Amino acid sequence: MSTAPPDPEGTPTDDVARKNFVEQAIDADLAEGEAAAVLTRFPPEPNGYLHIGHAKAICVNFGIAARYGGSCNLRFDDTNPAKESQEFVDAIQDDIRWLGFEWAGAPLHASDYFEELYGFAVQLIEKGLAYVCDLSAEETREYRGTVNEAGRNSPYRERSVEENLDLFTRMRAGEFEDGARTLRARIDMSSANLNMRDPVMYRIARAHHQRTGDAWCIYPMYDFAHGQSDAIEGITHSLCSLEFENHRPLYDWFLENIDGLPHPRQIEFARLQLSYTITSKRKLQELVASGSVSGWDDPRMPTIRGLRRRGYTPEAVRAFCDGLGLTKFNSTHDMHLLENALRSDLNARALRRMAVLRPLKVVITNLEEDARIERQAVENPEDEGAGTRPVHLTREIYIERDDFREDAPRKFFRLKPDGHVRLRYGCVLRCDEVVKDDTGEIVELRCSMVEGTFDGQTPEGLGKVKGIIHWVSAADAVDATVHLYDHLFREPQPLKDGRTLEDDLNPDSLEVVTGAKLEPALGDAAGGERFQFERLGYFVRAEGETEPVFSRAVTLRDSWAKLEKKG
RNA sequence: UACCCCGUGGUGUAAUUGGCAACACAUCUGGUUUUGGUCCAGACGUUCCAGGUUCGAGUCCUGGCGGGGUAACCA
Repeated sequence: MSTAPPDPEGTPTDDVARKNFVEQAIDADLAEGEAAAVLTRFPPEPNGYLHIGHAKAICVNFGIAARYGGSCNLRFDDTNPAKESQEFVDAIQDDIRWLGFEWAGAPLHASDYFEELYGFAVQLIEKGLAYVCDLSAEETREYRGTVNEAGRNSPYRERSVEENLDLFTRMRAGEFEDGARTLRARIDMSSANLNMRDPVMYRIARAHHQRTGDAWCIYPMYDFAHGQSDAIEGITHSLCSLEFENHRPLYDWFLENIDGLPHPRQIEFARLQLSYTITSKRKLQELVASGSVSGWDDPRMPTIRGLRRRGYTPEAVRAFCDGLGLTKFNSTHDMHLLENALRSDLNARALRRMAVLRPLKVVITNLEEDARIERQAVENPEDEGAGTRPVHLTREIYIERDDFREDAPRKFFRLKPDGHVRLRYGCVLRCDEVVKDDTGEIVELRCSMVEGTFDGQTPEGLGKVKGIIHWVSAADAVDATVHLYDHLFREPQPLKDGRTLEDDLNPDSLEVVTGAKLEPALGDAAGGERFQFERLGYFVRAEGETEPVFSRAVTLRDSWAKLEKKG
């Protein structure tokens, strides 16, 4: 759909061949014969729902594999059963498929390799490269030292291979309390890289694992599981985020010291940061727990499920991710990019409809009581094949309250007392009278239809009518509830400089509008169906509601709002 | 303070690996338009700083400065 036209000049400006630093590295590996086919992996921990940041990682891993004719595994990094669950395993697969990606073969799990991993650990013990340590968690931390200060060797560091083997066997057998002992790599307690100061490989934890049940009471740490899992699967390039940079020496150390394993290359890239939102799992969890949002799938959440309910298309999310670029620079992308990706996708595909959010009744006084003037409205001006639909102009219609002003500012091209405006697909209206109630609130406009103004015609002497507004026939209107969503946070960089959720949450991120008037064609829209409400934005019909409920996915660009803001 | 990584318009990415700094978004200005949408055209930079190598440096070297990451038996 968004295929770029071929460059007519044939100039070397093609953006097709432009490669990011990861692809350049892969090219080099391929050229040197370091790797044959490219195999990547997406390794989520099943302890939460996927968000827009994961979408980038998914597009990177699946995208690069596809570009090299390779494939991408889905592997759950399920080494911490206390925090993980099957619920997330299922949800993650669902979200990846929704995005439009399919992994190679069955979904894989680090837990599939627990037995093999255990064997690797035994091998390292036999080589004198791992030992059982009796230090408590707190002591381990103390012994590790700090960034400025070298660590100290554990008093258990010099245990014999036999003793270590015996102890490790008994750890597995469940002879010791949780946390009583660990298996640690024997590397260098004075390393400048804290990750190399005899990192823990296994801890004792009696937690029920969603796949292995109670078969194990010791679980491998990320560092000991991840690289070896990559190697077992024959991953060629293990792409991860920047915070694992300091782990790469350890990743490499395990692979070098375990016999017979291929050596995948870990390459780190910057994770996605988006303005006006957050992608910290913990903070998102907080939003859900505090009731600031209705759940992980609240349409304001940056989760895949949230975006989905918000009305985002997978195509838009992918287009957004593909436009990000891939670097090691810690940057924050503009939320506009995500929104524009959706606008551009839906502009091309969404059918247009008229809907009035805050209705103001207009009586067209020179129209008969039972008049029904049929007009053909264009379904989508970007897609001629979409055709037209009928709309009916009647004596009573609704227009948007915002489209009338008693004291209209300069450049306000809409309706004002004694002013003219064109009804979309209809005639020009003249505002003759403003009807108010006792409190002074405008309850009705009495207007007259100007003869000879259908089909864009303007009779002599009327002058150019610049304003065009949408409307809905009162006789045909379908009532609806509309959810107007805005950014969840009011700050471009939420939670910066110690600010809290309460400080930065946008109090107006959701406005529920009842009594909106929809054109009848919208009444039987299916759940999940998306439309452009003309002049308002893109909306999606909510699922699982019997009465019509629509959610605003994103507004249209609004140059009038911008103008007015400037004053 | 130790180690690792990163500094190119407002934001984010390019620059054929040493040869006229390009693209997208944002912003502003115009044009088209029965959506103040879409579309089209134009405007907006001494590549963090200082030295050095070179005919030539965003790119290489040295030294600063600035930002991020790292001290879970989390991933």
